[in-house]
Amino acid sequence: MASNQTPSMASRGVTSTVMGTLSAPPGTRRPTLRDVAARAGVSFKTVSRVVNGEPGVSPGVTARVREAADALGYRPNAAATALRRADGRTGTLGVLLDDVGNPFFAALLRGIEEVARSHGIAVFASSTDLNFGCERDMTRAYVARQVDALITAPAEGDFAHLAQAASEGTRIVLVDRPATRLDVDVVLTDNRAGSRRGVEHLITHGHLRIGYIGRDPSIYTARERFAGYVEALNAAGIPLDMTLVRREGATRSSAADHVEALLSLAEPPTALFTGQDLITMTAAATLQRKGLQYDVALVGFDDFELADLLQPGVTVIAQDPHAIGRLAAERALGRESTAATNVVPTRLIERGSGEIPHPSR
Amino acid sequence: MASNQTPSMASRGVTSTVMGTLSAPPGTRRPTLRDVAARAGVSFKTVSRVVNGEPGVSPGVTARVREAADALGYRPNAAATALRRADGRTGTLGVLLDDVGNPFFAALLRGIEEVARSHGIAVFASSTDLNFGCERDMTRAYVARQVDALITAPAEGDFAHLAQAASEGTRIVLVDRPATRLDVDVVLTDNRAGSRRGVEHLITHGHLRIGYIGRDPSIYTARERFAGYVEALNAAGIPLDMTLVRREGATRSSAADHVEALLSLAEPPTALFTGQDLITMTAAATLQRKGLQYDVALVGFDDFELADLLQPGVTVIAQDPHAIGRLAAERALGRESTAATNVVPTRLIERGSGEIPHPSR
DNA sequence: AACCCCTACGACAACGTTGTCAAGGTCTCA
DNA sequence: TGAGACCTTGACAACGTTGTCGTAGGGGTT
Repeated sequence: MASNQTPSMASRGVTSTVMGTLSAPPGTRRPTLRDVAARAGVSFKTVSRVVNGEPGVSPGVTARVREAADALGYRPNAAATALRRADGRTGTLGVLLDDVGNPFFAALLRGIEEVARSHGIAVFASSTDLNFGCERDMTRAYVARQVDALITAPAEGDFAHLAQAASEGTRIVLVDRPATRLDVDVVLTDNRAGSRRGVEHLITHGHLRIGYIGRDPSIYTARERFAGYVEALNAAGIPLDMTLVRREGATRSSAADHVEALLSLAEPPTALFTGQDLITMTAAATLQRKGLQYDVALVGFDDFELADLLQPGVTVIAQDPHAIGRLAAERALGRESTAATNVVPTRLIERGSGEIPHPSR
Repeated sequence: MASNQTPSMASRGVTSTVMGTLSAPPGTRRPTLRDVAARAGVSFKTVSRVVNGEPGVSPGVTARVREAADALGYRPNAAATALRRADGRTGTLGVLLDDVGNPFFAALLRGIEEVARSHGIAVFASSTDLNFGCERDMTRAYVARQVDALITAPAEGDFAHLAQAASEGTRIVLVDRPATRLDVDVVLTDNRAGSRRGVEHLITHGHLRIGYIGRDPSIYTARERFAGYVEALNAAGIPLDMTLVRREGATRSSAADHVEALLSLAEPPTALFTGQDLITMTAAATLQRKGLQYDVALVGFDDFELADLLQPGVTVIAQDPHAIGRLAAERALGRESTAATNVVPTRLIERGSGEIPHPSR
């Protein structure tokens, strides 16, 4: 695995001192087309042709140029290329997500990056922390860097900066949530259908009183997931009981409080549907602490590491952030001329907690 | 454990709804210095001065230029700037990690990105999947893009591409593991000390036979962590018993096998030290499955989400990837002229599994 | 009034590349 | 043998910016 490659570049001065000062550029200018041309004895334009694989260079000259370029370690200057290219493409992609450290967005970024890499595209990544000013500034920074496309999970409300970027020719793809009045590609999880499927799963196991704990309705995905909950109840003819619904907060402590409150009702729910991973984890832990983990059914939206190690395993509606990322990158780098909304399906993963039957059964 | 995966909407697949035509660039060239100059009635050089805050422009002209720039929505072209600048800085940073989707590296990237953002630096991120060819190609791609610095978790063995990049003036910072014969900044977790601390913690609770399950010694961090285990035993005068040591594989199944094998020994260990999060999770689950989670002590290297929700909670030696990222970015963007090795300490987090005493006590 | 200096601005080259066009050579075919 | 076509190569402009230098004009000092 560790390749035994002898660095044959000592002659070129690429040796590294073992300890001491940081290798400051010792006058080692990066070689340019002209340097290669001088060494090969041709004009720099001919080198350009060889490097870009343009036709019309004789085999002999091509070989000589190749050799010179290799010897000097020539790499084209991306800035100059981007500046001069007729189509203005830079071979870069900007990605702007809530938090690249969050598992969901990290997996999404990973998906984007895979596709980009296979296209030879470099990916700028940045987090917004849902701060609108930050989102706008980073969008502009990426536009200034002439990214070929921008993939972003937009904040609610103001999409003017995206509209402007789009009007200046930057291709835009939205992920995780849509934007109103913006005719661009969107890649979304099917939140509503997934949520509905999860609640139907609980109904199938006999539950009629199903508690809902989700995030604030100001969040798009939270609205969709709650809508799926309502749809499932309606379809089964179960009346919506708002005393079973909690839609605020997403911290661990608030979620735990919601679970406690629901279970303390005079007529408590026999099952819970939770609208986000953090809430699901907390709900599972709270049920365990109360010794009810085998009595109250639980299905959560979002899969999470270790969901299968808890006892019982936690049944979830899993999103596929990796697929969302791949799809978004394909749309961003593709040549389609019409904007589309791409919906990525969810997957129900049964692990035990969601298959606990209604107690009367 | 085997999750029952029911595709919830097999019939749906990925649906796309066409919405309309993509906003193609309607001849909207991005405005340049010249456009702003024409509108303000000055030379383009004067606009350049205003935009860059250079002195020597009268207040009246400055105001007129500012107005024109705002009206046109002028953004400087980053490629042209990078091309022309004397210092050759592009305001970009390349990051090359094993997998940006992995929680450890995602947090590390997040730390880098925070610091970079505060400096107005854009971050290229890419995964290598520990593929050397991929690492070398991406390094070259970033060098071609003239990144000001490159932060990377290098593969073992061949560092010629990094040496070359450094010699051409790209600042290099290594994270998570060092490189031999390369005089550059390094930011590392104190693997050895952390591991030693964890094993000492078990020894403090009376354990003498402590099993070790870690990754292959070809991996730097695995070697260091094992060295810490050995150090702790030596310091306590406990002889090293290689029958208690398993150092291969990192998949869930192989880790489970190792736990089973250790516990089946004639004289089984009373405690386990695991050298990686995946192994720790699997060990915890395996102990639970055997009903031994309250009998065999467990300390793992690497914290993981939900370690506190298992019963008992899993005691870990936590790394701080976020801090590693921040420190690496500070070194990469800083002005220090001498290379240094920066060690980030670990933290012991007691949650229960590591505080199970030796049975005879 | 002659001198100088300072301020505010502009003209122009240069960065490293790609696009355009023309020059010179070879080949084909009449 | 000449004309035309093609192939190979080079000269040069241009991309949008920053760095260098020049210059016009105002104000101060002798």
